[in-house]
Amino acid sequence: MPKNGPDPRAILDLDRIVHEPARLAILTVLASAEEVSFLFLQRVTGLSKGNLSSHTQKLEAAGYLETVKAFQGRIPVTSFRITEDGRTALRAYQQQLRALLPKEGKP
Amino acid sequence: MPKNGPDPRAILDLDRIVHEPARLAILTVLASAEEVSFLFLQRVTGLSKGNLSSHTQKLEAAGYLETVKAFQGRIPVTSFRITEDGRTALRAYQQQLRALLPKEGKP
DNA sequence: TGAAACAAGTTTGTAGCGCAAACCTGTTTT
DNA sequence: AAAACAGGTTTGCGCTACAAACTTGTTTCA
Repeated sequence: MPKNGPDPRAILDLDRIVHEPARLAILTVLASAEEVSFLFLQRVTGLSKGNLSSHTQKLEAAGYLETVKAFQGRIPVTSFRITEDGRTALRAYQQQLRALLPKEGKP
Repeated sequence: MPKNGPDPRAILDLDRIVHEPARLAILTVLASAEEVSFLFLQRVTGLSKGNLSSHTQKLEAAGYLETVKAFQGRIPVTSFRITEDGRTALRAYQQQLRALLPKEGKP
């Protein structure tokens, strides 16, 4: 009898915006804090500046985060917040993943 | 107190070969059967022929599966088997994912 | 004061990827 | 014998991730 795991087609439906590791890392960080600065995000993820910039732009275009530009003293500081849509997308993604992972102990 | 979830950097270390949804689907199917034909794999994953062909080639190049070409009657049939390396990679990937997913009920 | 180093981000350039259309080789049907 | 068909592979293309180079503004040092 063939073991039947998760539906392989479901795997193909994963949200590609979230699925990209760099963006998943970003969303994960944003989900656990109200607002996060560009620099902090860069340090904690280890992404290059260019890379981080383009990924946040993509996430913003998707409506998953919003960019907040402000000044601290006179130097400009860019920060990000996850949006409701972003939080929803992240949770949905995590739910899908959970459904795909086998139950923990495969003999 | 800031909630600290999983290490974001760990997310960036995911095995990209396995992480691609099409290939994850393929590996998942292969992991649950000894040998699987091209056609069956196509039907169950819903991938196009070209797409399936290139992904299996990539997986073979990575050493995660092996291709078995045979004949059934006089028509050629291509089948695949997951290798030990492939199984190991798949399991490792699943382990990483588990570590990244929050514990199930976030308030 | 002015030049030189520095900081925060953004834009540009490039290699690589995923995808399906077109193609190839052989088989079955009419 | 020609035409349709099946199983796969190769080709071509638009998109993506990534870092190097650039931009704009600030601080340091001579």
